Amino acid sequence: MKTQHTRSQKRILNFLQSVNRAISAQDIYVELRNQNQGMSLATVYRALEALKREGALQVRMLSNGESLYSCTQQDKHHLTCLECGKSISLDKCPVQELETQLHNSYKFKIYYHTLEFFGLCNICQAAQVSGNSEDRLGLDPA
Amino acid sequence: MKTQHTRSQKRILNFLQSVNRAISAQDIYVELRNQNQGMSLATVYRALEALKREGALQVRMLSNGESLYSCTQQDKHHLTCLECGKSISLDKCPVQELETQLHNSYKFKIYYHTLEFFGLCNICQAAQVSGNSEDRLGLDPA
DNA sequence: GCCTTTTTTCTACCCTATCTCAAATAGCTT
DNA sequence: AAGCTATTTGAGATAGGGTAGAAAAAAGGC
Repeated sequence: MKTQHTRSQKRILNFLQSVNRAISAQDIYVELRNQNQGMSLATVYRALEALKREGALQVRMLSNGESLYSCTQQDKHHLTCLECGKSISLDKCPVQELETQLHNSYKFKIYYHTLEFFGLCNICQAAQVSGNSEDRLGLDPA
Repeated sequence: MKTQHTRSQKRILNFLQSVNRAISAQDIYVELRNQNQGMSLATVYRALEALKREGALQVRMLSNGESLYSCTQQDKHHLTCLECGKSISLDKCPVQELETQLHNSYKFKIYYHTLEFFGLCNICQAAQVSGNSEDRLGLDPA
């Protein structure tokens, strides 16, 4: 299959490998610009779309509608609070076996999976019982 | 905690229970309007947000940025093609045990989890090997 | 029935992502 | 290296889901 990447795709791949964390398209745009490897926003999105389709990176959507991109890698999952939006990273993942089964039964070529738990973190639970609505902290998703 | 729901919240909950599938906010808006239970779009979103926070419903985001809402229910997961966007529903889920562990170790009150596999469906795999880019079919996500 | 609080509406707006199309670049062929 | 074609990129306009703010409407309490 086509394994040659465009210049933009290479830049983005390199960048993602160097930062080694999930990052938004807009942030990639800014960061590459700082490194004098800038490209237009449309190009960023196009390159990400292409890389996504060939399984070279994986995507995780936040509830605010923005997507975080990262290199395809070992299982990295999250525990996310519905109240404050804060995410905790997890290590364990019990789905490897199921993935193999799915591959066989659906003839699906699986690139990666997402697994995320939603609920209330201990802080927001406490806030709810005492005075209601301490309202959302501005915590960044990890 | 506050278990009383507003009129709008009740209408939405009822509707979601009656349809028993994941549906977008915009579609809820239209459907309720058809049933003469209409409300403004802002109200739909606000009610959904409130219900989400109390764990009365769960959310699944599509890659186009729209969210599908459904009643909190048994595990319902998906196998999604990155090329054509089509989703297959799954039954199996191996994460129940992990959920319990997380609840204990993080003191997180877990409402639900999402599990989704991404890759290429058999059709899009075939399309890639033969003539490249048969380009995306307009299949609806399930 | 009147006042206060909550809920709803309406409209304007934000932000992520996509489309369009012309300009630039890369890849071939000679 | 020059010329030609196909691919990639840039810039700005546009789409579309979702949000914010303030005024109107409805619900609750006395």
